[in-house]
Amino acid sequence: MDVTVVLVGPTAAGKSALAADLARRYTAEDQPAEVINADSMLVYRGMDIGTAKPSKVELAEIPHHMIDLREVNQTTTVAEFQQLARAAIADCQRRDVIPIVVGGSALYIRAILDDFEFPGTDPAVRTRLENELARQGAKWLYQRLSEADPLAANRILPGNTRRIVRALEVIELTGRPFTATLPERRYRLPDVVQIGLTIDRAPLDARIADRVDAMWAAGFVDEVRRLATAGLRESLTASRALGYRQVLRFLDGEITEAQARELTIGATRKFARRQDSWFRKDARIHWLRYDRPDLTSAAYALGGPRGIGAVPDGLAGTPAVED
RNA sequence: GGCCAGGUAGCUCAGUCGGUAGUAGCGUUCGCCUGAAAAGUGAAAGGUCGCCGGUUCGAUUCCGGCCCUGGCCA
Repeated sequence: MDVTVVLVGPTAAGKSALAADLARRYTAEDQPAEVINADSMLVYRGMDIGTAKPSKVELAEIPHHMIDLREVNQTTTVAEFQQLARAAIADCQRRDVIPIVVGGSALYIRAILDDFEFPGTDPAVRTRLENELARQGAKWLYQRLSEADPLAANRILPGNTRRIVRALEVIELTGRPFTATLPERRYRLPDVVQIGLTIDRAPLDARIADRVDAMWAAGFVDEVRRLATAGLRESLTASRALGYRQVLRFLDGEITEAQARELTIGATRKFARRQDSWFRKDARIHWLRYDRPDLTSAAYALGGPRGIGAVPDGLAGTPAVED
């Protein structure tokens, strides 16, 4: 059996807990399963409290992949992640283990599941473009993109410097236009079942606030302080993680600790809305309410032996669209 | 009780020398997204301008009274 189960949904909806329960359920049915993390920040060692990383106990009980692979001062990219995660899935399947992919970033999920190809990158080119951006300004760089690839320029807004730089980089490296078009939503593997958790805004916001409070109580600030000495501040990726960025600002004396906590809650809520709006578009996802009592069974029924992707009677949820 | 400063968007505030107000920040809602994605970005909605009267063609703006908030003095 080589089904790939994928759990998606906004942060704090309970994906990790469901993944663990599901893995236990499979194991109980004599079908080993392992969890493959698809969250960008869980790959960094030491980022535990702020990322709500599964506990040591849980990691010992259920094998997890794609966790604690890098130091915080290293930069990991989607492309690398894609490669490693796909390898992990293949490895599971070779061993007749069901991979349960869990993640909150739709780009990462799609990069793993769909025919997503990243055209490559070159630090030297990137640096040069960024210098040009700094020297000549966004308008100038956007003008260059308009000339090199009008179609891409049309789809990228003049103020979105990050994407302008990337587009020019791709054009320069490949010699072809940067078609800012995402590939179709088509799985590259057979038997993929995507399950999404739906949760209304009000309870989600409450859960986020509770989680952030719990993080603080668990010593989050100390964790960030520790990581700061390991180069967190200088990292391009890890330093931007929700909560970490805000606590760094507190440690730098820019804001108070209370403000850092409030800003973390706000940024996390905003992130959850972004996650929603992306996942919502994917018609392949089977939605389940986060709080249904038979959540694990429902998920198991979707991905289990009864039939790949078969929606159990009366178990279907509704997409994450309110009102 | 007296004096002073305020009451304008869900919150914090601008502004209107009288012509039904702001590209405001935050929040909300809805979008976009190809090697930083827990990142980066766009747009929209939203106000009987504290209440009641007066002056005026016309009041959120001027005048009077009242209510509320904060501060100072008794």
